[in-house]
Amino acid sequence: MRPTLQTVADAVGVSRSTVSNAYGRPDQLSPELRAKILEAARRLGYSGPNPTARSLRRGRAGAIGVLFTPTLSYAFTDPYAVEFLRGLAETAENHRTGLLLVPLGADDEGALTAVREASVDGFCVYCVPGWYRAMGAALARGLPMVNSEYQGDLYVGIDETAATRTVGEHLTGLGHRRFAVIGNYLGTDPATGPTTVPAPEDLPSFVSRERLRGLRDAFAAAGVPWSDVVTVNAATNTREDGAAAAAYALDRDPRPTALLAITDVLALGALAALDERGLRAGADVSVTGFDDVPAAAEAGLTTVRQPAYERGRIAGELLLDPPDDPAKRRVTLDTELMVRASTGPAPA
Amino acid sequence: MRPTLQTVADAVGVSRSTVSNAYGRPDQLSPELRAKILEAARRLGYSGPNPTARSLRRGRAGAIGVLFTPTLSYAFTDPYAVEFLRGLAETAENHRTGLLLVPLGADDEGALTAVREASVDGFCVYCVPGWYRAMGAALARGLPMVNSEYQGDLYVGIDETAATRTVGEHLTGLGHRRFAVIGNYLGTDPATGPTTVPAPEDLPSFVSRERLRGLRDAFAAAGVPWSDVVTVNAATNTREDGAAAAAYALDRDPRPTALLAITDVLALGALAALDERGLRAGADVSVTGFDDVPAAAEAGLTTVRQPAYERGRIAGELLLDPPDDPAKRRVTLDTELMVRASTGPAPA
DNA sequence: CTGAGCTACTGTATCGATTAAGAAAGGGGG
DNA sequence: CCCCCTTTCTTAATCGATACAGTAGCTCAG
Repeated sequence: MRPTLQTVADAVGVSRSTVSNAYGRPDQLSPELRAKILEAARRLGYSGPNPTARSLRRGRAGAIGVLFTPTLSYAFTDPYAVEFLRGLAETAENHRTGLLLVPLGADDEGALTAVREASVDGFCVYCVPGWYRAMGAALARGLPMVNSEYQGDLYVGIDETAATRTVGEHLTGLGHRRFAVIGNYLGTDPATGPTTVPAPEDLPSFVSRERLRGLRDAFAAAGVPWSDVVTVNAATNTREDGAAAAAYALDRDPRPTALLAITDVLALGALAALDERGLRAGADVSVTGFDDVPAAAEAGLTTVRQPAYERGRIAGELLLDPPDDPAKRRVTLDTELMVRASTGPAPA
Repeated sequence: MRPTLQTVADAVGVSRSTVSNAYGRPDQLSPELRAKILEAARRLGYSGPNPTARSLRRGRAGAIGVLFTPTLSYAFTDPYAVEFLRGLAETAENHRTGLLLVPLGADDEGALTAVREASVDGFCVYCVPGWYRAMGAALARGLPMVNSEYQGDLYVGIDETAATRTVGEHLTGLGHRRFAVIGNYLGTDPATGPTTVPAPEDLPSFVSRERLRGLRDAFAAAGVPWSDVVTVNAATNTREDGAAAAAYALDRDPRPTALLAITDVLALGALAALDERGLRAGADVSVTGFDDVPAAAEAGLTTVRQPAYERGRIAGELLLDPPDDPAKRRVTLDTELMVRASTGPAPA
């Protein structure tokens, strides 16, 4: 049997509490006794108080839970997510707090129990669609929770609509009028292909909804009705699906003069699709993304920069050291339109 | 006060055990009573059994601890580490197990307590120097542990020495005789700059030791004694320090004809340093890396491919579902020399 | 009519610690 | 010489659940 506090206490001939104090409150006992206890502990192979028992008694887990969909491993394929995690990890580390990556898995049911079984002091939700039942379960835990979408007490995010509006205005300003939008979580069909989005407001995904609203507003201001805009869904946020979605748009007649992707990863796929057809980005067809991941700059992609690292860092700060002032518990970060070579005047 | 099992039990008028069973063993009570209990729970705002208490009683934490140095956030800047994590996360998720990123922090003392306080069922150690006292603490916990360096019961790694030997042989085969090695954790001084490594065997860092041994062997086979090889330390595994370290080597007279970096990230920095000096990689100076991160292929860097994702995946498998056969608990993965444009014949 | 076997619960010990309150011993001031 | 305070350790309650050994009531074979 593994040794416990009691084992050590018996060996030394003191009470359990004294051994506990030897670890947690060195000032509560004489240095000699403490040394004796630690020595006995080592001899017995006791490696310190059981963390779980300590957590239970103390009422804090010492970790915050990170919620990602669709799968945990996906998080590591998305460069934006990785930057976010880096910021979060930095804050957590400064507060000597762990980060528990919660295994939501692909199915909603499993996610539900995963959220309920997570030993954490708070949740940081990243890109989990609001309709997941797991979100309700997380909320029900009654723990502090930062979500960039659901606007709870703690919040850090950007003005998604305003950000994409600048993208739309940039393109209408360049004379573009025939648009295709490549998105994610559009419609109910999770496949890659053309879909119909009657109105952005109806979309269940927060990010898609807000970003498409910005585009629609910009298009409308230039006299382009939303019904003229081609919308294509990408099943997953990968270059492959981005390329496939772009292909649908590019093969239409008349061909759109601008492809607006909802993320950089999709946009990079769109650039590949252009390449494949011998089309020049920024000349024949303009392409835009969102996020400004490192690869975007290299590819000369026009996109919206949002501060991923900063966002993660602040999310952590809000969870671990929330400001007293309620107003300061809701942070909106600035975004910036990065104009690069992938956009240019609409071809005549 | 937050509701507990007892709260719900009292409200419904049943025993605590029955409420517990309603959650954990639905077959132990009638569906009607179960429904009544769950209903009462919802009414009272009880969100299910406390995960920490459950962990304590059950004796398992439902998470594996991930140990990274120097800091947790660093892990997210290293593309190789991210791929490793992706593999690990995938396995963990399949086993419905969480991943606890342990906040080791920069100082050894803090790392020690972080390791002791982690509520986990096992450890996966990635790139933590063996001399860290935290490693001893992790070992002392007596939990399953996968480490690519310390060769314990569970192990997944590569033959580091053989891998770098192929790099060395590749370069000697191209006629190179003047080498500079850019490494990490060489010598005791953590600064970027030239160091002396009398013999690779003396290095405390496992990876550095093994990789340098391979190089030395290859050089020796071509008649180049280790003492003729320039070694430069990079303080951190970043492009910046890689470039700085390369600068020291390139400014020597006679200039080395080949720069061998111990990681791709350092090698990419070295390429930048070449660029800055108007030197052509593969013509004026050959450069090699290690890992084969995505950026290496783009940069045309000759390097050793090691399967990062696979390594993470297997590490998880070993922890969560260890094979009965002890021989199968030690996995050595294959590596492959990827020859690209950054290496070429030694200039005359 | 008895008792074996089943279902549906209850009672109690236990997981491994922390912590507040209490007690014994020693020291110093009045 | 007595009382109070400090230091050092102990006692006992508690954190929130799970698991196993009952037990009551019911059905049904012999």
